[in-house]
Amino acid sequence: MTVTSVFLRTILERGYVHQCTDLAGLDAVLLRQPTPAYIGFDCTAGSLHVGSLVPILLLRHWQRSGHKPIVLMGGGTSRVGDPSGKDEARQLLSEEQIAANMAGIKAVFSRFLTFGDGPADAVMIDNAEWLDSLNYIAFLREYGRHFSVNRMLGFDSVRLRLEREQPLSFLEFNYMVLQGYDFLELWRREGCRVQMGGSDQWGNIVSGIDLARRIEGVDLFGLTAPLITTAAGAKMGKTAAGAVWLNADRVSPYDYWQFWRNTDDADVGRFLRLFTDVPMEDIERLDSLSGADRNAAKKVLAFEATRLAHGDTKASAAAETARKVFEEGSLGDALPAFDVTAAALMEGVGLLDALRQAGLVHSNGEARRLIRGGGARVNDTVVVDENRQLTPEDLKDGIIKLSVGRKQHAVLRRK
RNA sequence: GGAGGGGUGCCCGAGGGGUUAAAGGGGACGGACUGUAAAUCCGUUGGCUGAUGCCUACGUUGGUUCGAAUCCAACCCCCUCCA
Repeated sequence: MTVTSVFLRTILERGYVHQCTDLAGLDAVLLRQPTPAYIGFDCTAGSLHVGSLVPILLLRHWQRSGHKPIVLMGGGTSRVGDPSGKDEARQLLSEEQIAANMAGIKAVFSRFLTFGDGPADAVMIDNAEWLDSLNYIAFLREYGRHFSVNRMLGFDSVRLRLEREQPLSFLEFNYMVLQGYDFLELWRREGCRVQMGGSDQWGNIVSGIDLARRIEGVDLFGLTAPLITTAAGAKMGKTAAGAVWLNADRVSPYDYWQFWRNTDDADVGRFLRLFTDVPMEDIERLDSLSGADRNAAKKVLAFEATRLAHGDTKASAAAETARKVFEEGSLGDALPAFDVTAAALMEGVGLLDALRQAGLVHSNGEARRLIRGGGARVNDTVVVDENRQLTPEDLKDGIIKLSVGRKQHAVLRRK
């Protein structure tokens, strides 16, 4: 079907849409007036990672199309735990933990959205505001009667657990009810008409729409984005080092750039559409490159994606460091670095220790194995001696380059 | 509450007194090949250690034994059926 609104046109052609409850209806609403939409975010971790990027960018497109984004922090629902897409219940989080996580997550959003009081300015709301004070019996009588257990059992989040004979506690079973109530509450408070989310949120979203129709007689809309996997079939955003976080203190802009630079050939076009603002015509051209030329497209992807998360300056620095390291075989400013005193260097610094300090390996054992396997280098020369000591003689312009494999490099500086 | 089954390394999963730091697979990392890609092949995959070795590890806590992931007891958690 054809849509007219800027928002829907954009996200459809960029591949953000998995399902929508009523595309034509939503299109009509968006054409008529600025509209609020919300996406909920768990407070189960202290930051957000690449896996949350699609929802974040959905809100960003929403705002850029002239509508109001609502970031709903799950301060209340995180105390219950969403069973969607999980085989096991999460560990229950303490209140302090949730508060700390929320603070970390908030910081991320300011890079992607503009907050304020205007009609299209983003706002952040915590659902603990209304969930914490709910009265159990009153809530059950007023809202619980509108939820059909028969129906809830059919939703994937519940059904899959049961089919796989995985445990599902009553606590988790309630998650859907609470999220449904959130939507109703946001409609009442903010006039919020739309909830978006990942495809695993479909059941939760529909619950809210049903509830609002029964209680308020209003038509709300739901829209989900596909779960993004890599061409290799893996979930996006996991690397050896762990999740690819969006804040610079957890994953440096350089590493973030590298993450995107190492995208599978088959994913480049799709990721450019989803994770950058590059115009569609340019993406088509970039996506048509084949063979080694595809690297050019990956550099654009890396730069543009890094720019969104960390800004122009950091993205440029990352790109420049990568160029020096990989194309010139030299060094760049954005490489991780650590200092060693001149005195310590005179005595000799064990390579095992140095690799560990540089964060290139986690233990001496790992460093040993690496050296045995021929994967460690000092100043680009493969090291075979596990007990190699670094001395002032290894210095080149006051630094020593340490490498693990082809891609991981760090710099030891004499202080 | 009753009966039965189960909890193993990052994940899945074998093992049922010593030869088990624990088969196999996945993932991850390293090497070769490349384009910082994919596919393929090879290697590695608990910690400390130059090597012998030591320590930690099979839900938890005790026990039996020269010796336990393996046997026993209690406890915790999960699944199935019954009430």
